[in-house]
Formats: sequence, C-alpha cells, structure tokens
Amino acid sequence: MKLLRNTLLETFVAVVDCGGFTDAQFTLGITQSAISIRIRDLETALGYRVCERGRGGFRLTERGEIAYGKARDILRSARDFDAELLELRDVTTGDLRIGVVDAVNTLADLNLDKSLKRFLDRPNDVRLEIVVASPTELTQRLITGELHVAIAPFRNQVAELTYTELCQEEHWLYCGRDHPLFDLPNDQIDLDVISRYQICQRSYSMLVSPELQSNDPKAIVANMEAMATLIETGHYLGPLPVHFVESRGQNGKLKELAPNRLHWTSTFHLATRSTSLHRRAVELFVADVVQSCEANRDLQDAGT
Amino acid sequence: MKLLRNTLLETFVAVVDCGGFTDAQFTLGITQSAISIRIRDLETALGYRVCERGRGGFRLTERGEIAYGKARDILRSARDFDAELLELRDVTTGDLRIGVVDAVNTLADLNLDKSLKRFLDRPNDVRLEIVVASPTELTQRLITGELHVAIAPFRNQVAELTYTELCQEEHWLYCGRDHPLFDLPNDQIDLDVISRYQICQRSYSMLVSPELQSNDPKAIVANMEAMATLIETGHYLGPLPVHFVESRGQNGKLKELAPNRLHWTSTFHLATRSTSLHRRAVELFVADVVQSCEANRDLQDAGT
DNA sequence: ATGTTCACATAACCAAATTTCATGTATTGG
DNA sequence: CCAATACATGAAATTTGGTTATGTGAACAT
Repeated sequence: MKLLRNTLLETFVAVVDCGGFTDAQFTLGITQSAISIRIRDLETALGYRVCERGRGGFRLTERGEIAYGKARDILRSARDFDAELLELRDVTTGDLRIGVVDAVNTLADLNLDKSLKRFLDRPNDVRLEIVVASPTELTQRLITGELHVAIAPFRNQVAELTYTELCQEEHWLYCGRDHPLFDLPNDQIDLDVISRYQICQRSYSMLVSPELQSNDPKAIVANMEAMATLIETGHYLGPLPVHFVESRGQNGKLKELAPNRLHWTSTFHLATRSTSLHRRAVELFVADVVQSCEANRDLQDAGT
Repeated sequence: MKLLRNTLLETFVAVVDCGGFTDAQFTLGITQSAISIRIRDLETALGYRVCERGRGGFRLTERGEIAYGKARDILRSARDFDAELLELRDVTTGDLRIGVVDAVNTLADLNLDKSLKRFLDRPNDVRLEIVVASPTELTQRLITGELHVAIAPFRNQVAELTYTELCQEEHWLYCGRDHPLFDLPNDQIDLDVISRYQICQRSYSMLVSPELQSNDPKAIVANMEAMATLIETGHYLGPLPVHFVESRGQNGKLKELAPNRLHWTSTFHLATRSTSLHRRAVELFVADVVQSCEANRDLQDAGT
C-alpha cells in the first residue's frame, strides 16, 4: 500500500483551519490552484469527499470531520517524531506543548515566567505552544500526547502520568464592595453566616473549598477572571487565590472573609506521561520548572 | 519545520532490513543510485550519519540504531492511520497484525483457521501478519500497537488491554517411550512418583502445571515442539496440550501419565487494546474469532 | 604490491509530478 | 442580471525524483 504523502494531510489540515482554500494560500505558501489539486488528490486517494466548498461556504463532510481529527493527530506525532530524531544531535528543537490552568502567571512560588525565560535563554529551535484548560482536560491531552507537560493542581491523579509536586496556592473567601458582608467585622463571620449567602464555585475539577460545596452553589465558573467578576457584582461570595487578588491591586473592591478560618490550599503539580523517555526540550523545561520551584522554597526556608 | 518525507524513512528501514543498499533495490523497486540519494537526503535532513556502509559491510551508527527503531514505529502507525482513513468508505483494508502463542493451529475449540477463512472470504484488501510469541511478549506488542489482536492464555491481565474468553486447553503430563515410567501402570503414578524424575517446563509466562513447579525443572523450553522433542528423548517428563499430542498422531511415542489426576487447564483469551475504536479489519476479525468459538461451544453443549 | 571486485557515490540526463498563471464556472448577494 | 467570491481546470513552467553510466575507495586475492 502506498502511504499518503504528508503534504496532502498538511494541506487538508491547513485548509480546515483557515476555513477554505483562499486563506490557506498564505499559511501554506502555495497558490490556490495547488491547494485545489492537492485536496483533489487527497480525495482521490481516500475515495471520498472530505469537504464541501465553493461560493456557498466551506464545510467538512461527515467523513472529513473524522479524517481531519485523525490527520491533525498524526501530523502532531510526526512533528514530535522529527524532533526526536533531530534531537539525536545536540540541538533542542521541535514542539514544546505546555498546558496550564488559568491565573498561574501571578502564582509567585511557581514563577512560570522565570522558568520559561531560563528555558528560552538557551540556544534552541523550539516552537512553543501554551494551552490553558482545566486539570481534567489537561490530563486528557497529556495522555493523547497533545501536550508534553502540564502544570495544575491535579486532585485526581492517574497512573499514565507522573506528577511532581511544585508549590502551594492559598485561597481565601472574598466578597465584593456591594455585598452585605463587606462591612461586617471578620470575627463575626463563620461558616454559619456564610451559608446564608450565595456562593460561586469553580467547576468540579478545580474545586478548592469542600466546606462550601454543600451550600448548593448558585453560580459555577470555569475561569478565575469570571469568578472575580461575579464576586465584584456583590451578589456572590467565592474563593480566589490570594496571589491572584493581590496582583490585581484592587484591594478596595474585594474583601477577604475571615482569612484565618476560611482558607484552603491546593497543591500544584507538574505532570508528564509516564511511559517512554521524553524529548530533550521537554526534559529541559521540566528541569527548569522544578529547579525554579526548589530555589523558591529554599529562599523561603532561609527567610523564616 | 518541514516534515521528513516518509519515502526517506521507508528507504531507511528497507535498507536496514536488507543489510545494505544493493539488496534493498529489489525490495523498494528503485535503483541503487536512488537509494544512495535518498539516504544522503535523510542524513542531510537529520544532520548526522545513520549508517556506515561500503565495501567493509553495512552497520548502523549509534544514532542510526535509535532512528531505525523510531522510524519503524512511525511507519507502522502511518500505515494504520492510512487504513483508518480508507476504511471510512466501505472497504476493509490495511494491516491486520495478529499475535498467537505456538501450537494453536490444532486447538480444535479455537478453530483459528476457520475464523481466518471466514475473514478472508469477505472482499478485503488486508495485509495479514501473524506473529508467534509468548503471552508476555504479545501483551507488550499489543500495548505498543505493534499488534492489533492477540490470542493466548493470558494469565496476567493488564488494564490497557481488553480480554475476551475464548476456550479451554487441556494439558496432560507425558513421557517418552524410553522413559522409566513408560511401562508403569497409570494407577501406580502420582505426584510423589513423578517428583523423582526430571521435569521439562515451559517458561514462566506459559506455565500450565503449578504442582510441578516446585520440582526444580531441569529443562525449560519456550516452544511446544521443543517440549515434545525433549520428552521424546525419554529423559524428561513434561506437560503438553492434549490436542497437540493427538494431532501429531504418534500415539506410540508418547504416553499420558495418570490423565485423571495430572491434568491442567488453561484458558485462551483474545486481547485487544482497550482505548479507542478499532479499525474495521480488526473488529471483523475479532467478531469472526468470537463467533467461531461460540459456535463451537454450542455444538459441544448440544452434543452432551 | 597490484589488480580485481564489491558497495556505494556522483554526474548527466530524462521523465514525471507539482506548481503557477491565466482563465473558466458555479453560486451568492445586491 | 451583474458583480463578486471561491473554487476548478488547462497549459506552461518548474521542481522533484528517477535512471544510466561512470567514478571512488576499501577489502581481498594473487
């Protein structure tokens, strides 16, 4: 059997991503005619039409949809494969696909920007890709190889992945300026008082405050900004990472509620696939992150 | 980054498999010059030499060794990928890589030949590949995707694979014509008598007779023929599948020892990877095997 | 040593596959 | 019905990849 040329698949994926032949010209660096022919060749090889196109707009066929997903996957692993072979000489190259949860850039103990800087300061030919998603989704994408590394508070750990503990993130409960509790002294606030008000929670996999869970959250958000926004409306209470609130410097707009009693800690991990050796780029980045966190811990230990 | 053309990898793998450029001509259907150029291009793209060649013989470099392994893997998955896309129309195509343990062809309850016949009788464009190996090795190869299906008595089952019970295989203990026990009546033979003689065992993963294990086997074989040969020397006792001995029709050369007491049963399973949907060819073959076994069971049930 | 052979490399040339350019066609929107 | 959009197609140009013929250097026999 003759293998599909990978230019055909690249073309197909680019065309889908661009939503048509015309725009894909620039991405692929070839003319529209060439694209037309390549797609025709692909369809001839496959024996079915992968997309409807023309003046009426661009649309994948049912089979095309499936083919597109598979094609993207195989191209990704082909790129990783190339990088593996290229890294057998002394270069650092290929994709480095990192996944994180949102609001990590202000997490001081993690210091992701410093780790990234260290990584990028080395001579390299790496194409960086950073994805923001929930821990559950990150887990999924690590397993499929769509991501190489992920940094998140992984509460449910799976066997396929290896986790390294990085740092802690502290959460307090906050209320907005217009909320009834805003002016109540903190020593009068406890779980019982809290339970009279509506709580905004993060979606399940990001839950940080189990004590509040039974209170039937009236709002659920999948994003830190959204959480802050809802709390600022004055209609909800909600937990937020301390570093997140402090970095926004709006100390007047949010108030922490009884931080001595209502605080939660989540542990951030770095996760990679357990099986097989990793590419040089991945190993280096992991080392940078871990080292950065350790340096931080040492600094804090010395300070106390 | 520009992807390596897969013709380069195909050429590389073929050259390695043939042990040089000259012989690979016929496998690849191109001239030696073309191969020379392709390998040069591959090496230029990679930035290192993959093999030493010339009058002094053919030898992979250290990096070439690694590259070869990876290249073979990626070509296999590329072929499977192609088959997945092609099977989106109504054809059955691509590789079907089956693994079995040895001596399955006479296992009447399994009836592998009938299942295969049924599969091949359908219109198809499948390239069949059958590998014989131990259950441990089959498990490994299923996980890496090197095999699509395997049929064996899997005693240690792993989470990554899904198992379907197929049939039983009965084992008795045998001795050869020249063995001291050959002429002893079966009612005088028990474990105690047995323990005075040397036992030939199958290697660990194929062990069928735990009672004999403590007897410190003096011979270990990884193959049924080898087991039979050793027993026929008259120096060893050893377990063999009943169907295997009967099918060889040499009833005079081997004698079953106390078949009422010394018999063991192993269960044959069909195993596939748990994750992801399988290709049409794989699904069809699995259905054929399972159906064939069920038909057999029904037949036996009706008979008793 | 010396010539021969083997296994691959290289050059020149050629064929086939791809791309571009120019143009055609179908569909939508006004 | 016209203009514009988005793709298809044909011919010419270009690039890619192949073959044939020949070169090179290491091993081997004499």
